[in-house]
Amino acid sequence: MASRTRRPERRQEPLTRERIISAAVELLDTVGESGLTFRALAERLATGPGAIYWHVAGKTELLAAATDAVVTTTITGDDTDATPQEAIRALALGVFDAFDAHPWVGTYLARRPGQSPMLRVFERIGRRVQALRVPEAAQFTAASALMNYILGVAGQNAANLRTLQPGTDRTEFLDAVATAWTELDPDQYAFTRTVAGQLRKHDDRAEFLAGIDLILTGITARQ
Amino acid sequence: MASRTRRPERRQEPLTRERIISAAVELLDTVGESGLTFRALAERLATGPGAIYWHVAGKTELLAAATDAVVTTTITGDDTDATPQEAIRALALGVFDAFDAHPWVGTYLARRPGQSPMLRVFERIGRRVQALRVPEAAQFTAASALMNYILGVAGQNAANLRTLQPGTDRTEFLDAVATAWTELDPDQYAFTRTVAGQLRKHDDRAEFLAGIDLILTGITARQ
DNA sequence: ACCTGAACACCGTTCAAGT
DNA sequence: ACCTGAACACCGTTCAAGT
Repeated sequence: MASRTRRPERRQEPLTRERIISAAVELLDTVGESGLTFRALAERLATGPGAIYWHVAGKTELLAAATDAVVTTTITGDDTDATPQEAIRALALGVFDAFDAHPWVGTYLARRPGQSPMLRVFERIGRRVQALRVPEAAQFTAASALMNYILGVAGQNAANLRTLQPGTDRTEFLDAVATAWTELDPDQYAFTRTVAGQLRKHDDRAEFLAGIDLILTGITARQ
Repeated sequence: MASRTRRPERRQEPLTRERIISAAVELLDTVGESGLTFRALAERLATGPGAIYWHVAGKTELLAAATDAVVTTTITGDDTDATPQEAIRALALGVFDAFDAHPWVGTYLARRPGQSPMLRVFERIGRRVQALRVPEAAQFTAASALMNYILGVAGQNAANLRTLQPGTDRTEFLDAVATAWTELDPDQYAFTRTVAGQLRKHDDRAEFLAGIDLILTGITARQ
């Protein structure tokens, strides 16, 4: 039957900072960065846009909180049995996959340097670098290079994904690019043409890991 | 004396795509990403916002064109006398410094994967990788790792810079962060505390290069 | 203490009208 | 062909007024 009261049904649960942030993450994941507006968020939370401002200072803080929320759930758990190399690879893949699932995270994480989520990643990498018996004077550089690579490249990859149409077939797309590379000017793009074939069986995740391994080799080869 | 005509003085030179783009780059450099609006751009070009749309499809295309313009001027010139390692380092530093001067470039470059500006960087790196006598099957991965590192980490660095207040003293800032690191929980942040001291004499540019060298070592150590 | 929603000062973009 | 600028449909944010 029809509702018994005149007033439209409104929110039952109280509006909390937590609920706002998780709704923001959902909006970012489903409708993207341009879809996260205070009006859309308010509608989803069955309230007015002004109410959100009582719990969150503004859009910048909202995005920072959403980013922290995602990173925090990513960085939990640490396999202490693994070799340092394996542990670093696992951590790197964790970040990579998190950026894959939430392509907006990279953008905003970069705007919070030295903040707690990045610091936790840094600490974890650093411990593994120590376990690799890297001399103390070289530890900072080694850990920095790894973290910068991880955040930077995973962020690049996420940005690439965002530009692709959601429906595009991966293989088809790579084939098209590879073909385009083959048709480049042989003088200007000699190298690119040579490796065009390798692009067809290209795997972003594997390529990402291969880069990690190159840095790890570089770190250990120094000793 | 006063002007002889009634109509206010307007633009003399014709409005061209080129003038629009270079004005956009100027606005981005001086007032930042939020300062680039069609209204501000129109005022600077002494016209109305609608006029810009006759030459440029929209804001997305405008940003892409501005990005390409900056990258194109960065990538010119190539020292053929240098060793492969030196050439790659020089190229990397060129990108790093360009991102430093135009901190917005990284953001938008990442949104144009496989497009001409990035392809030119890739080609240059690839040629040096070949010069390093990397086996053909490993060339794609080596060049990708280097390019991803360069774009990713330089982009991270630029994003970091953007978050800093323009007036902040570099040394003071690093000192403050280092001190904060020293006060972290010893259990949770054992490694970070250990390297806090090294942060004081930290140099982003040098650290960036050190990462390049680690990858280069990794690439050549494989052979 | 917490919420509401109209109102303000902006945006990007369009388009009829001008030259 | 190219430009003008008012108008449209949005934003983030504020704030007087409510409970």
